[in-house]
Amino acid sequence: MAIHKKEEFTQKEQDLANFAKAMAHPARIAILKVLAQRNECICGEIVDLLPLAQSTVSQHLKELKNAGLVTGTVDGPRSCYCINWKAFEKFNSEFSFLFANLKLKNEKACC
Amino acid sequence: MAIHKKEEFTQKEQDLANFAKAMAHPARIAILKVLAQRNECICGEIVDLLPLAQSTVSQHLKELKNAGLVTGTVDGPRSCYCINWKAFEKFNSEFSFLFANLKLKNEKACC
DNA sequence: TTGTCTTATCGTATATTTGCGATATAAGAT
DNA sequence: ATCTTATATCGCAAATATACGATAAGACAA
Repeated sequence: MAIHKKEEFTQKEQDLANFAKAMAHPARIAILKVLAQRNECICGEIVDLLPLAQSTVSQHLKELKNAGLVTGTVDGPRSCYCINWKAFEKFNSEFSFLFANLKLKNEKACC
Repeated sequence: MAIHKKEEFTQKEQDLANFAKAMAHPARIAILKVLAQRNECICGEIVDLLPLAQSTVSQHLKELKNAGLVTGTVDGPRSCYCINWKAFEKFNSEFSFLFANLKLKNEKACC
Protein backbone atom coordinates (compact mmCIF):
# COMPACT_ATOMS: atom_id res chain seq x y z
CA MET A 1 0.00 0.00 0.00
CA ALA A 2 1.81 3.08 -1.17
CA ILE A 3 -0.29 5.60 0.74
CA HIS A 4 -3.48 5.14 2.59
CA LYS A 5 -6.28 7.31 1.51
CA LYS A 6 -8.51 7.13 4.50
CA GLU A 7 -8.13 10.81 5.17
CA GLU A 8 -9.66 11.63 1.82
CA PHE A 9 -13.09 10.65 3.07
CA THR A 10 -15.37 12.72 5.25
CA GLN A 11 -14.90 12.88 8.99
CA LYS A 12 -18.18 11.11 9.62
CA GLU A 13 -17.20 8.31 7.30
CA GLN A 14 -13.91 7.95 9.11
CA ASP A 15 -15.60 8.03 12.51
CA LEU A 16 -18.07 5.35 11.56
CA ALA A 17 -15.29 3.24 10.08
CA ASN A 18 -13.21 3.60 13.23
CA PHE A 19 -16.12 2.58 15.38
CA ALA A 20 -16.69 -0.45 13.18
CA LYS A 21 -13.02 -1.32 13.24
CA ALA A 22 -13.05 -1.38 17.01
CA MET A 23 -15.85 -3.94 16.85
CA ALA A 24 -14.26 -5.90 14.02
CA HIS A 25 -12.83 -8.67 16.13
CA PRO A 26 -14.72 -11.41 18.00
CA ALA A 27 -12.49 -10.97 21.04
CA ARG A 28 -13.55 -7.34 21.33
CA ILE A 29 -17.19 -8.27 20.83
CA ALA A 30 -16.80 -10.80 23.61
CA ILE A 31 -15.18 -8.23 25.88
CA LEU A 32 -17.99 -5.75 25.24
CA LYS A 33 -20.49 -8.50 25.98
CA VAL A 34 -18.91 -9.18 29.35
CA LEU A 35 -18.78 -5.49 30.18
CA ALA A 36 -22.37 -5.10 29.10
CA GLN A 37 -23.78 -8.03 31.00
CA ARG A 38 -22.53 -6.76 34.29
CA ASN A 39 -23.24 -3.11 34.31
CA GLU A 40 -20.28 -2.21 36.45
CA CYS A 41 -16.57 -1.90 36.43
CA ILE A 42 -14.69 -5.05 35.71
CA CYS A 43 -11.12 -5.37 36.68
CA GLY A 44 -9.56 -8.71 36.03
CA GLU A 45 -11.87 -11.57 35.11
CA ILE A 46 -11.93 -10.69 31.46
CA VAL A 47 -8.66 -12.48 30.87
CA ASP A 48 -10.04 -15.61 32.49
CA LEU A 49 -13.07 -15.58 30.23
CA LEU A 50 -11.22 -15.32 26.95
CA PRO A 51 -9.00 -17.87 25.20
CA LEU A 52 -6.22 -15.33 24.86
CA ALA A 53 -3.06 -14.37 26.68
CA GLN A 54 -3.17 -11.56 29.19
CA SER A 55 -1.10 -9.25 27.03
CA THR A 56 -3.40 -9.80 24.08
CA VAL A 57 -6.51 -9.03 26.08
CA SER A 58 -4.84 -5.91 27.42
CA GLN A 59 -4.14 -4.84 23.86
CA HIS A 60 -7.76 -5.37 22.79
CA LEU A 61 -8.91 -3.36 25.79
CA LYS A 62 -6.55 -0.60 24.80
CA GLU A 63 -8.04 -0.49 21.31
CA LEU A 64 -11.57 -0.35 22.68
CA LYS A 65 -10.46 2.45 24.96
CA ASN A 66 -8.76 4.34 22.14
CA ALA A 67 -11.89 4.05 20.07
CA GLY A 68 -13.84 5.49 22.98
CA LEU A 69 -16.09 2.46 23.39
CA VAL A 70 -15.00 1.76 26.92
CA THR A 71 -13.71 3.90 29.71
CA GLY A 72 -11.07 2.77 32.11
CA THR A 73 -9.54 3.96 35.31
CA VAL A 74 -6.52 2.69 37.14
CA ASP A 75 -7.46 1.71 40.64
CA GLY A 76 -4.39 0.76 42.50
CA PRO A 77 -2.79 -2.31 40.99
CA ARG A 78 -5.95 -3.04 39.05
CA SER A 79 -7.65 -1.45 36.14
CA CYS A 80 -11.32 -0.91 35.84
CA TYR A 81 -13.28 -0.95 32.62
CA CYS A 82 -16.84 -0.27 31.69
CA ILE A 83 -18.82 0.55 28.60
CA ASN A 84 -19.12 4.08 27.33
CA TRP A 85 -22.81 4.15 26.50
CA LYS A 86 -22.67 7.63 25.18
CA ALA A 87 -20.34 6.54 22.40
CA PHE A 88 -22.64 3.70 21.45
CA GLU A 89 -25.59 6.02 21.25
CA LYS A 90 -23.65 8.42 19.10
CA PHE A 91 -22.73 5.62 16.75
CA ASN A 92 -26.24 4.33 16.65
CA SER A 93 -27.66 7.67 15.68
CA GLU A 94 -25.04 8.35 13.04
CA PHE A 95 -25.58 4.92 11.66
CA SER A 96 -29.30 5.31 11.38
CA PHE A 97 -28.91 8.80 9.98
CA LEU A 98 -26.77 7.35 7.25
CA PHE A 99 -29.57 5.09 6.16
CA ALA A 100 -32.46 7.21 7.27
CA ASN A 101 -33.85 7.99 3.87
CA LEU A 102 -34.37 4.39 2.89
CA LYS A 103 -36.19 2.76 5.72
CA LEU A 104 -39.33 3.44 3.73
CA LYS A 105 -38.45 1.72 0.53
CA ASN A 106 -36.79 -1.02 2.44
CA GLU A 107 -38.23 -3.83 0.40
CA LYS A 108 -37.24 -2.62 -2.98
CA ALA A 109 -34.54 -5.18 -3.63
CA CYS A 110 -33.54 -4.77 -7.22
CA CYS A 111 -30.83 -7.37 -7.68
CA MET B 1 0.48 -14.06 14.88
CA ALA B 2 1.22 -17.74 15.12
CA ILE B 3 -2.38 -18.86 14.86
CA HIS B 4 -5.51 -16.82 14.78
CA LYS B 5 -7.99 -17.62 17.42
CA LYS B 6 -11.07 -16.10 15.93
CA GLU B 7 -12.71 -19.49 15.62
CA GLU B 8 -12.58 -19.95 19.37
CA PHE B 9 -15.35 -17.43 19.84
CA THR B 10 -19.06 -18.02 19.32
CA GLN B 11 -20.61 -17.90 15.90
CA LYS B 12 -22.61 -14.81 16.77
CA GLU B 13 -19.51 -13.03 17.95
CA GLN B 14 -17.77 -13.92 14.72
CA ASP B 15 -20.75 -12.84 12.63
CA LEU B 16 -20.97 -9.48 14.34
CA ALA B 17 -17.23 -8.98 14.00
CA ASN B 18 -17.37 -9.83 10.30
CA PHE B 19 -20.16 -7.38 9.75
CA ALA B 20 -18.20 -4.71 11.57
CA LYS B 21 -15.08 -5.53 9.62
CA ALA B 22 -16.93 -5.00 6.37
CA MET B 23 -17.84 -1.51 7.56
CA ALA B 24 -14.40 -0.79 8.97
CA HIS B 25 -13.16 1.31 6.10
CA PRO B 26 -14.33 4.78 5.08
CA ALA B 27 -14.33 3.79 1.42
CA ARG B 28 -16.84 1.05 2.12
CA ILE B 29 -18.94 3.39 4.24
CA ALA B 30 -18.92 5.82 1.32
CA ILE B 31 -19.91 3.08 -1.10
CA LEU B 32 -22.80 2.02 1.11
CA LYS B 33 -23.87 5.62 1.36
CA VAL B 34 -24.01 5.95 -2.41
CA LEU B 35 -25.92 2.70 -2.75
CA ALA B 36 -28.29 3.78 -0.02
CA GLN B 37 -29.03 7.23 -1.31
CA ARG B 38 -30.22 5.95 -4.62
CA ASN B 39 -32.32 2.98 -3.80
CA GLU B 40 -31.51 1.14 -6.97
CA CYS B 41 -28.83 -0.77 -8.74
CA ILE B 42 -25.71 1.15 -9.44
CA CYS B 43 -23.29 0.02 -12.05
CA GLY B 44 -20.39 2.28 -12.70
CA GLU B 45 -20.48 5.73 -11.13
CA ILE B 46 -19.12 4.52 -7.83
CA VAL B 47 -15.60 4.63 -9.14
CA ASP B 48 -16.09 8.23 -10.26
CA LEU B 49 -17.29 9.25 -6.82
CA LEU B 50 -14.39 7.83 -4.85
CA PRO B 51 -10.75 8.94 -4.73
CA LEU B 52 -9.58 5.42 -5.48
CA ALA B 53 -8.50 3.41 -8.49
CA GLN B 54 -11.04 1.24 -10.25
CA SER B 55 -9.38 -1.97 -9.11
CA THR B 56 -9.44 -0.83 -5.50
CA VAL B 57 -13.12 0.04 -5.62
CA SER B 58 -13.84 -3.32 -7.19
CA GLN B 59 -12.01 -4.97 -4.33
CA HIS B 60 -14.01 -3.08 -1.72
CA LEU B 61 -17.24 -4.02 -3.49
CA LYS B 62 -16.15 -7.63 -3.42
CA GLU B 63 -15.63 -7.47 0.32
CA LEU B 64 -19.02 -5.92 0.87
CA LYS B 65 -20.52 -8.63 -1.26
CA ASN B 66 -18.65 -11.39 0.58
CA ALA B 67 -19.89 -9.99 3.86
CA GLY B 68 -23.42 -10.10 2.46
CA LEU B 69 -24.01 -6.38 2.82
CA VAL B 70 -24.61 -5.79 -0.84
CA THR B 71 -25.93 -7.97 -3.61
CA GLY B 72 -24.62 -7.84 -7.12
CA THR B 73 -25.58 -9.19 -10.47
CA VAL B 74 -23.65 -9.17 -13.68
CA ASP B 75 -25.67 -7.46 -16.35
CA GLY B 76 -23.89 -7.74 -19.62
CA PRO B 77 -20.66 -5.82 -19.55
CA ARG B 78 -21.69 -4.06 -16.34
CA SER B 79 -22.20 -5.10 -12.79
CA CYS B 80 -25.05 -4.02 -10.67
CA TYR B 81 -24.92 -3.50 -6.94
CA CYS B 82 -27.45 -2.67 -4.33
CA ILE B 83 -27.79 -2.87 -0.57
CA ASN B 84 -28.93 -6.04 1.12
CA TRP B 85 -31.33 -4.58 3.65
CA LYS B 86 -32.08 -7.93 5.16
CA ALA B 87 -28.49 -8.29 6.27
CA PHE B 88 -28.53 -4.87 7.86
CA GLU B 89 -31.68 -5.68 9.76
CA LYS B 90 -30.19 -8.91 10.97
CA PHE B 91 -27.13 -7.08 12.22
CA ASN B 92 -29.21 -4.43 13.85
CA SER B 93 -31.25 -6.96 15.80
CA GLU B 94 -28.24 -8.97 16.89
CA PHE B 95 -26.50 -5.82 17.91
CA SER B 96 -29.36 -4.62 20.04
CA PHE B 97 -29.86 -8.10 21.48
CA LEU B 98 -26.26 -8.04 22.60
CA PHE B 99 -26.89 -4.94 24.63
CA ALA B 100 -30.54 -5.48 25.36
CA ASN B 101 -30.29 -5.96 29.08
CA LEU B 102 -28.65 -2.63 29.74
CA LYS B 103 -30.71 -0.06 28.02
CA LEU B 104 -32.39 0.45 31.36
CA LYS B 105 -29.39 1.21 33.48
CA ASN B 106 -27.87 3.14 30.70
CA GLU B 107 -26.78 6.02 32.84
CA LYS B 108 -24.86 4.11 35.40
CA ALA B 109 -21.41 5.15 34.35
CA CYS B 110 -19.07 3.92 36.99
CA CYS B 111 -15.67 4.99 35.73
C1' DT C 1 -12.90 -10.40 -36.58
C1' DT C 2 -11.33 -6.37 -34.36
C1' DG C 3 -11.84 -2.59 -31.38
C1' DT C 4 -14.07 -0.47 -27.35
C1' DC C 5 -15.98 -0.19 -22.94
C1' DT C 6 -16.77 -1.93 -18.25
C1' DT C 7 -15.62 -4.65 -14.46
C1' DA C 8 -12.93 -8.44 -12.22
C1' DT C 9 -8.73 -10.53 -11.05
C1' DC C 10 -3.67 -11.03 -10.56
C1' DG C 11 0.71 -9.68 -8.86
C1' DT C 12 3.12 -6.95 -5.88
C1' DA C 13 4.51 -3.45 -2.39
C1' DT C 14 3.60 -1.57 1.90
C1' DA C 15 0.89 -0.87 6.19
C1' DT C 16 -1.69 -2.60 9.84
C1' DT C 17 -3.46 -6.15 12.91
C1' DT C 18 -3.06 -10.04 15.81
C1' DG C 19 -0.80 -12.70 19.16
C1' DC C 20 2.51 -14.05 22.54
C1' DG C 21 6.43 -14.11 25.75
C1' DA C 22 9.26 -11.20 28.30
C1' DT C 23 9.63 -7.35 30.87
C1' DA C 24 8.18 -3.12 33.28
C1' DT C 25 5.23 -0.79 36.55
C1' DA C 26 2.61 -0.02 40.56
C1' DA C 27 0.26 -1.09 44.80
C1' DG C 28 -0.32 -3.93 48.71
C1' DA C 29 1.28 -7.70 51.76
C1' DT C 30 4.86 -9.93 54.57
C1' DA D 1 13.06 -3.95 51.60
C1' DT D 2 11.24 -7.90 49.26
C1' DC D 3 7.61 -10.66 47.40
C1' DT D 4 3.26 -11.14 45.24
C1' DT D 5 -0.43 -9.84 42.26
C1' DA D 6 -2.51 -7.34 38.45
C1' DT D 7 -2.02 -4.89 34.42
C1' DA D 8 0.50 -2.41 30.73
C1' DT D 9 4.03 -2.12 27.39
C1' DC D 10 7.86 -3.74 24.35
C1' DG D 11 9.68 -6.47 20.72
C1' DC D 12 9.05 -9.65 17.50
C1' DA D 13 6.77 -12.98 14.04
C1' DA D 14 3.08 -14.06 11.17
C1' DA D 15 -1.31 -12.96 9.00
C1' DT D 16 -4.39 -9.54 6.78
C1' DA D 17 -5.69 -5.43 4.67
C1' DT D 18 -5.00 -1.65 1.44
C1' DA D 19 -3.78 0.17 -2.90
C1' DC D 20 -2.45 0.29 -7.59
C1' DG D 21 -1.04 -0.92 -12.34
C1' DA D 22 -1.39 -4.45 -15.58
C1' DT D 23 -4.03 -7.74 -17.53
C1' DA D 24 -8.07 -10.77 -18.37
C1' DA D 25 -12.90 -11.52 -19.42
C1' DG D 26 -17.24 -10.46 -21.35
C1' DA D 27 -20.59 -8.03 -24.10
C1' DC D 28 -21.50 -5.09 -27.74
C1' DA D 29 -20.49 -2.22 -32.03
C1' DA D 30 -18.36 -1.51 -36.40
